[in-house]
Amino acid sequence: MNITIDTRSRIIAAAKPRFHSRSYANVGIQEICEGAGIQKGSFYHFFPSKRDLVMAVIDEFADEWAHGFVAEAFDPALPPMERIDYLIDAAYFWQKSIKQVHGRMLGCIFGNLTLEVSTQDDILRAKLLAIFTRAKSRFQEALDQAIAGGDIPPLDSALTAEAMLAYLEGVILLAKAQNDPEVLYRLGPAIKTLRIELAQA
Amino acid sequence: MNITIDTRSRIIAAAKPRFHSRSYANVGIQEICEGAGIQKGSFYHFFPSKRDLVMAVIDEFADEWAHGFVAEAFDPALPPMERIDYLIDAAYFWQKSIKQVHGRMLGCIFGNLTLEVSTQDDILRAKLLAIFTRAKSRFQEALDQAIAGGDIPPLDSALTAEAMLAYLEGVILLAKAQNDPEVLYRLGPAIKTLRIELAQA
DNA sequence: CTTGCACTTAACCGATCGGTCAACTATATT
DNA sequence: AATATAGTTGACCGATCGGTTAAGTGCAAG
Repeated sequence: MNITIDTRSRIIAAAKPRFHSRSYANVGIQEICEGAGIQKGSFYHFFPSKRDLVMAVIDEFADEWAHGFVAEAFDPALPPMERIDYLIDAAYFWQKSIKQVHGRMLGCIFGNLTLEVSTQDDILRAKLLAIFTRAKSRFQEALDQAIAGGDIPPLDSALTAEAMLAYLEGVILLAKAQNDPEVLYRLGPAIKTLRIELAQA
Repeated sequence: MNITIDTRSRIIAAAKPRFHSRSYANVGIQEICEGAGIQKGSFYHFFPSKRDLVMAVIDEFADEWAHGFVAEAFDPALPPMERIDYLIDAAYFWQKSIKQVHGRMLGCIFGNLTLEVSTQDDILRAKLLAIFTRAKSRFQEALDQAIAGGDIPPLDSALTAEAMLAYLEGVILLAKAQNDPEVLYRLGPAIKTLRIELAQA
């Protein structure tokens, strides 16, 4: 059973850093196959198309985040607003370590792919949107608990959570434009100043 | 003199909507030549490379913005903080009208290109960064004047301006992920809640 | 009337694109 | 031992990629 799984995961492992550091269109199947040490026919045994591969890559990144930084940051044991600080910190250190190794700020693969493909492929767009929707829920939970605990004044947690997610993506975008993770360090903490009030009844 | 200029600007005119609505890698020279009704050799008479074309396209978009919405929004006659409202409004209506015509939220071409190419081409990255830097200055001027006029409490106008720009780009990204300009309408106004305090002396 | 230059045409370059295919190997089942 | 099936190989597909080139065309200056 393991050979099969191994090949498939080697394909994904070869694809992940390439899609992250370049772009969807700029990475070819052939290069991925070379990276994985397999032949093209073998690739298409496991993935019906390039799009299916990138979907699997998206899932892998999402799992990696969900079980790594995000799980740590949104730890229920932490005070709610500190979770948001933690997430910003984690994003900063992650991007910084990538730059140290790779020499480049690679940014957020979900944001990267969203801007590249979402006008051309609604299935990919839906997949990426689902990732963002889940991320937003994490912010919203933290905000709701912060409000319930009296840590912050009441606000529209759904919209504010979405605004915070947008801000995070935007900060990563600007950091990538400057190839400098320190942008995240300077701008990130201001995420907690974002507020969208509850609409009047 | 006009034939030459006409051909060059027809190339740019054919390229602009294509780069905006798809991506840099996904639009080929051949397609642009067909769109402009010329031959490939003619293209390379005016542009040494595809990259030079996209630089010209970036300039065109930048000029269009600078002399259009941005000039209106950052009108010195407007109260400083209202300029920011105006810009958000303008971005919203622009994206909305694009979607009505094109059926898609295309987002910000500067953001799109930044995430696609900035790890692969430092010259393009520098060009895009210069656009962002100019945009940040507009925000900062408005903030400085708002502070001077007592409209808002003092803050770090350089960092807050950058944060606002990041937020705008992030909101457009999320709107594109949802293919829905209304996201801009809902989240946009919260840009004014962003604050980064002055560092202690 | 000629020379020169800006511009255009259309064929062409090697490389790569995403994807297919038939033949082959290895393993597990009967 | 025979069969079925999962996985693999490597050649191949037509299309397109960014870019080049040689041969023209048309106009303007001398």
